[in-house]
Amino acid sequence: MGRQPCCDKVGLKRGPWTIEEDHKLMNFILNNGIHCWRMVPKLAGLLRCGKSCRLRWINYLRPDLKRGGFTEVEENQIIQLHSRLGNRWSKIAAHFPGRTDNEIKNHWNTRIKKRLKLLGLDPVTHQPMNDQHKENDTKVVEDQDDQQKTLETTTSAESSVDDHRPKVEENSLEKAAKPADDDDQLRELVPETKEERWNINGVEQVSTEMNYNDVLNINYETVCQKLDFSTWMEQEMNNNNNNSNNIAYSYSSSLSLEESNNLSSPSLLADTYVDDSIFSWEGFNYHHHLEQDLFFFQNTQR
DNA sequence: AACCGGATCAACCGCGGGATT
DNA sequence: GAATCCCGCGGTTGATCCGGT
Repeated sequence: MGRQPCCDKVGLKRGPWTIEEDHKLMNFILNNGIHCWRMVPKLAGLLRCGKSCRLRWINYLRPDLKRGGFTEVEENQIIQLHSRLGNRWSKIAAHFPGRTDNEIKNHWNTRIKKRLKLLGLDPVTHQPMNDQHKENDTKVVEDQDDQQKTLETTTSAESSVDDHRPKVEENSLEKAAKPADDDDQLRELVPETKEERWNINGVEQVSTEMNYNDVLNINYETVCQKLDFSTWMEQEMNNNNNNSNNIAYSYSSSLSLEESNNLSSPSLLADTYVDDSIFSWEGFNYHHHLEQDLFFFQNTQR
């Protein structure tokens, strides 16, 4: 009964990924797609568990990842979504193409939480804290950092103590504790408008909702800016006995041999890569060798 | 220069839910 | 229906970075 046993973890590598491992995983996924994470490490020749590979791909190697810090608009949007969804990071991340749940979660815990506290807002309920509760809630959050416990503290205090805190609307607490069940419900809450306005602590907040194409266009710019082809090519030339033709061909099987022979200099190659006809998000294809090389380069830049 | 503490973030862990046998 | 697996999620950890002393 049941299925085949899961992979045992004996002899599997852990810890930070090497560039070689990244390249192996990326090459495998871009060429074969993902059918079963459990099989990926075996087929890709990696001494990792499938879970680790999945995480690495989703949080780091995925080609459509948006790099860089969060903008204020994004932060405000995260706050807004968190007030409605709670700590459902994957649901929140779904509204930010190119951002991962891990990234958003980290950003929330390290920055936004503090920002809200500075504004006198409870990061859990998103409601203003008076002095007494600011002290209590902060202590609970700092000591336990546990949303459920904080919620219990807050609600029990509310029922047992006649505090001076502004009365919290039943719905908002309920929303924090029991977020919307699915995206459909959320869509009802978040209008499909380009610009959205809401209110935090009496201050109007404005968020501009980007569509997926906008994000891809930004990614295009970012990738172009990040890719320092000349530097990379110089390094590669040193590593490969100064044979640029071989490099151009080996790292871009999507270019014909004739094309790569015409790329006489690193800068010319860079220009050719960035040219719309070759490097375009519109034509992005997981099985396209050029992109897999580009994104490998991109990630090795960090 | 060395040390320290806080901030950041990649990676891991454990769990729950749905799928599979 | 039970047992087991796989995947995805959220919480947590630990390595690294960085600024202050």
